[in-house]
Amino acid sequence: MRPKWQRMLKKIYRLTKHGSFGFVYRRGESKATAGFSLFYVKSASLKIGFSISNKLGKANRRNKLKRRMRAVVRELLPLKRYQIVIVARQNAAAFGFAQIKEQITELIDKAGLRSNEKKEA
RNA sequence: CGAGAUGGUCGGGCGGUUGCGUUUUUAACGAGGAAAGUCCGAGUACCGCAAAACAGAAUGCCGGCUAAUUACCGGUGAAGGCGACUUUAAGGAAAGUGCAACAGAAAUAGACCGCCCGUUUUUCGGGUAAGGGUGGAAAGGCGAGGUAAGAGCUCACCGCCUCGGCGGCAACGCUUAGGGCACAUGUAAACCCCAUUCGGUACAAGAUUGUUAAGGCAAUAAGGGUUGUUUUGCCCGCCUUACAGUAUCGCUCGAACUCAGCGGCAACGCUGAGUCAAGAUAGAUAACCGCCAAAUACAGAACUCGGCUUACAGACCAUACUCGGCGA
RNA sequence: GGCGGCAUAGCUCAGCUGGCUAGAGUACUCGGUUCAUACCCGAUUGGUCGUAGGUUCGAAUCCCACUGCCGCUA
Repeated sequence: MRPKWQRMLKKIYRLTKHGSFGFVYRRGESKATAGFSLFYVKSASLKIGFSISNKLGKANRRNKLKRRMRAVVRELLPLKRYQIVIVARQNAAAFGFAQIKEQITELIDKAGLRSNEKKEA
């Protein structure tokens, strides 16, 4: 039996509503690297959203980037209970998986979002 | 052997670890040939598609095919290529209007040079489109006769037009005879004419909860609607807010797909058997490894189909196909 | 998802009822003016008219297909 937090990227753990994105942008704190920006605000439960602009490429390329970002975040679990939005910046389109992993890991650490709790509280 | 022509296929596979979506949850299934562009045509849903006229838009050789089309398939003509073959918005310029710069004498109507005749010494008047020059286009072409010089003025051949015959469902082709060229050049992707077609809005349509509740305005004639305009006719109280949300349904079994047989040159149709194969909603296919000798282009479903257009690494197949070279 | 518009000199725009040399302002460069700079005056340079086909004798202009940018709608 896997612990619950490992299945975290199911639908319920995603940030869905458009308004929520706006809320995080307005109220949250932010950190950034060359490829990504991270917005986060404290919340009752953990929700993660990804944002990739039209300017980064066609649908195919954006989708791939999003999948890779999601894969990276999954490996970094568990995280603290925040609403988090990760935005891909323009030069992120050229990154390989290794670079994405490196930068997002750096961001999460910078913001101090890592959680030590191994079980859902 | 080289260079082509046409038609078609594939668009990585297998295994492993972790992970996501849907459902019938120890399991099964899970992006494309273009899913793209949104250029056409439908299904489907809603709006009272009420009638007529006008406007507007689209299409434009013939036949077939289809749920439907302007698409598609086959043919005819035209253009291009040595050829296999390819391309083709291809009705009407004898209904009318417009435009045709520059050049040229003249652009749809006449005489610059030239030629001929007369007059006469300086040229002027007349005839003439055979020759020169200009132009994209110059009064059917070319040869002979003819003539003062010329001219379809006459004749042969070619072209054009008319009538007839034969073949073809037809577009059209072949051809006898006649007309002698009149309409007199080009442009309709200029206006236009003729023929045919077209109600509007697009699944963010719309339905359900819902013949809901509250408030405001108006009170029998003003106004509004009938989705380009007008006329006639017809209909109607109107507006805001709340439940309400990103809810649920629409949402995937459909003009479906696969295989086989038959009909057809083909598009396509008919019959039989089999299959159910994404349905998300900030939006599911990823990360990594191994093997296949090496390597993966263009690219991600958003209501669904039929076509078109555009992008595309690499690999492969077919043909009584074409041209050239060499050898027997 | 649906619908519309624009693309012309380095920059901002005309020209788009097909034809004359694609033009104006500005910028750049040069010359003049001034003791010198600016203003001002004069001249020069700079365009495959977004790309690629078609119609036409002839296309920036008409038609068609792409590319990029901008806007509207829900």
